[in-house]
Amino acid sequence: MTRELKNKMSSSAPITALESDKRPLRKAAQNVRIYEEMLTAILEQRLAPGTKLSEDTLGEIFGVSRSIIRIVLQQLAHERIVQIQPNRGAFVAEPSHEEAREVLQARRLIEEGVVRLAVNKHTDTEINDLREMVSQEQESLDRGNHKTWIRQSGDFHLKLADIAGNQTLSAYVKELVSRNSLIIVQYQKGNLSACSCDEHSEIIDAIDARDEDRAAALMLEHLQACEDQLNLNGGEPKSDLYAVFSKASEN
Amino acid sequence: MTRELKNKMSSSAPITALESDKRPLRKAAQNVRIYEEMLTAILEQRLAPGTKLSEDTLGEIFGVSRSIIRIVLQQLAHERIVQIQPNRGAFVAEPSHEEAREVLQARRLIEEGVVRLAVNKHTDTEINDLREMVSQEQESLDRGNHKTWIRQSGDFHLKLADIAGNQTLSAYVKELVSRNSLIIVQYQKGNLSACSCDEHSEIIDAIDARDEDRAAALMLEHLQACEDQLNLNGGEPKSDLYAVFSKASEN
DNA sequence: GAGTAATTTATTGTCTACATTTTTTATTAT
DNA sequence: ATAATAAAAAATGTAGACAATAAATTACTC
Repeated sequence: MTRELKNKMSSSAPITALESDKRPLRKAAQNVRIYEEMLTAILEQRLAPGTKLSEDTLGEIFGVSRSIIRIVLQQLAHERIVQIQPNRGAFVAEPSHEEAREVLQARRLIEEGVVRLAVNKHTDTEINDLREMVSQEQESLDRGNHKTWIRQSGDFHLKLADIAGNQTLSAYVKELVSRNSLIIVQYQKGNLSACSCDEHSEIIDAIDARDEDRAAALMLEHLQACEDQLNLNGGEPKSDLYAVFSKASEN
Repeated sequence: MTRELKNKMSSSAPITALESDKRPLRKAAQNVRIYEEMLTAILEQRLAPGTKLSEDTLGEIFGVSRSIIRIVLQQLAHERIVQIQPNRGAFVAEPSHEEAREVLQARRLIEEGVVRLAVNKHTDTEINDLREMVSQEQESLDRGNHKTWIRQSGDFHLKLADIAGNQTLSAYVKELVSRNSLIIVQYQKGNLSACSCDEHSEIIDAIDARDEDRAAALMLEHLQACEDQLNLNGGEPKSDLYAVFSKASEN
């Protein structure tokens, strides 16, 4: 188990970065570095929902004591990426159906507002940034680099929130997008067919044309399409054995 | 300083509650108890913005070690009620103008959505609860119990989010309402004249009548009125001495 | 006496040790 | 052999100790 976690955490970002840095790397940055590595690992699905996040193991991996790990886990827990069960430990969150619907509902509400703000505040540079991001999305998709694409797809929405210029709303969008990634892992049905790069492009066009209502409508449509690609009707994704077997006996 | 903090923390909720409980009060609950006491103390303005929150002192007050206090401060920091300055400690947050405007903007966006959801989901019982809350608000106001009223006024909005039935949005509203309290302390201009109990009542009426658009409009109006009662134009509330004196020389 | 440098004091950041709880393993009885 | 119980192991929760940093005080120079 210990070794397994190690592999998953270090697969893309080598932990040796700690020693390789010349400067002692002021301690304050330790927390955020570990936070970001763990978040990335979860969002890129190297750590699946339900995975136990042992404090000792993580401390060993990152070369720090449990105190530090504890703070990071607490942070992730506040963003609902990690669930802490008292006296039992931290686990990668496994959002329920209700939670999934909540997150999508919240996204529609908040991101419609965000896109409206973005329409009225954006600069030409930012439009270019957005287009660049979408083309990179497309690239990942063409290469079949699915996990990278999920992260990039989220980054698009974060950038939009950034353009809107409200840091409070940005923080909420960031949290919701992260949680949405976990939801996709658990509830995505089939292989995502027609993916949403085109939808992102259309949204950019509407923003560029300063057509607020159209941009808002496209965003709602886009998020609805995301929800429609999920299977939020059946029983729990796993572990709800009662539901699984009661269903079997109904046939 | 130590003694001062002690008085402010214990003025309304005696800390002796710890010993008076029969059962050992399972440890897990410690965190949340301390969290709630501190949050209440801040929201009721017994702890003013900018107040230093010393870990040692708080640990002494609540009879726990710094580890526990640290977790609670971390939690409050994540909700932007407390600001942690690395190597300097935790302070009750002092929202800037921009932050204040952000919070109000976010509230308008989110709470408009929340009230629309509430219109479509509410039960008769919940309407009664809301009316009861408003009458208690009025009572506090008549008695000149200003600090209690601020908290109750926030509770009204929390209840609304509760009715809307989306826990994610509820959490955001809770955070925003808390931050708004800090903003009021810092930026309220003059004594609040015609207060918003009536506005709350009107919103309830619209919800009860299931008039979604009217409820939404009233909510926006209400929040705009809140913002209009603030002074968000001048320099920083304090500590921005440059702004203060450059202004003086302009006259 | 005012301003600066050095020293002391206080506070936060991190680690380690111990207590408590949970989980696993071993034992026993049915 | 299976289930229940008891013992052992492992993990989390909390406290306390030490290190690193910031604040305050004192000493010193001009």
